[in-house]
Amino acid sequence: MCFFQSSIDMPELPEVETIARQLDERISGRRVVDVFLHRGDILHGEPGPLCALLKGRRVQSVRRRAKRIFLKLSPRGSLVFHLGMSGRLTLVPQEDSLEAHTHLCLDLSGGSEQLRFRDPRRFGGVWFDNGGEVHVGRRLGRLGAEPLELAPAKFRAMLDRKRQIKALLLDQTIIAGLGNIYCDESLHRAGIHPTAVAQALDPAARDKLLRSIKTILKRAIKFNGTTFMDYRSAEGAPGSFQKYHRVYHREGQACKGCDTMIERIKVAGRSSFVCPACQPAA
DNA sequence: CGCATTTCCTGGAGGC
DNA sequence: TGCCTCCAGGAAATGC
Repeated sequence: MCFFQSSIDMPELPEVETIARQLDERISGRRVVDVFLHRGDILHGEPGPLCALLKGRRVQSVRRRAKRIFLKLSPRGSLVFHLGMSGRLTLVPQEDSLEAHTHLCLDLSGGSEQLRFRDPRRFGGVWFDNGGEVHVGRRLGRLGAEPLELAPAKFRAMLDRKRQIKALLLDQTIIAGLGNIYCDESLHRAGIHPTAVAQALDPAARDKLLRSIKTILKRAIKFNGTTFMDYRSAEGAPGSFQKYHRVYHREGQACKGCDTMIERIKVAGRSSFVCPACQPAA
């Protein structure tokens, strides 16, 4: 059993929700006092001198949509963060030493704290929308439905496609927010094999899958997400949902439901963890 | 258009 | 110890 231990806990919906809630609590109402962009190419969208544009604006609220974090600014505009695989968005004392690959820092009023965006692998990024015409920019495309707000009938209709169910659940233009971890956990809970063809699932199986997705996501949010290695909340703390994983990263271990050994297979180009008994292949 | 595959990037881990 | 290679993954880009 040999695992590569790096980057197996990339931020998905529950992790991003945890960060957004903490930041909303802690920085809403505070003003951007200073801006330090250490690496320009992580910034997309509206061009121009970010520092001058951001300084003096107030953070109105912090919200999550899909895996993105939106700092809604006042009087207008938003700063949008995507954490990719290795990204972190943390609020730290200004005097804390700067970690490598920290690309953007915002000094905030009302205390000597700094909001820092760090992303070693740079699969994430930052977008600035100055509040004019909506500027989507590179790598900030159309988003699918929010899984926690999704109605069963709409979800059933979404599955009328020939793709493997896991590939479909990972497609952010269809359903936005799930990544590798919560896909595998949801499919296991629903008793569906990741290679099952979506349109071959009957209505009852589709409904069960949506219920499983919602249950898993809500529970993961409650435990502040999953941390094996990299993920940290805005306060720098790890999540604890990994304790409740039933398949993810448990290759060779016994299924908690039936004692069968969990397998690791490749689906849609991703490592996938499956109980062959609970999730029979089609 | 739909779907599958490739590509980007870095650090950690294993081999020697 | 240290160099070398491989592998992880979100989602855009490319291919069929």
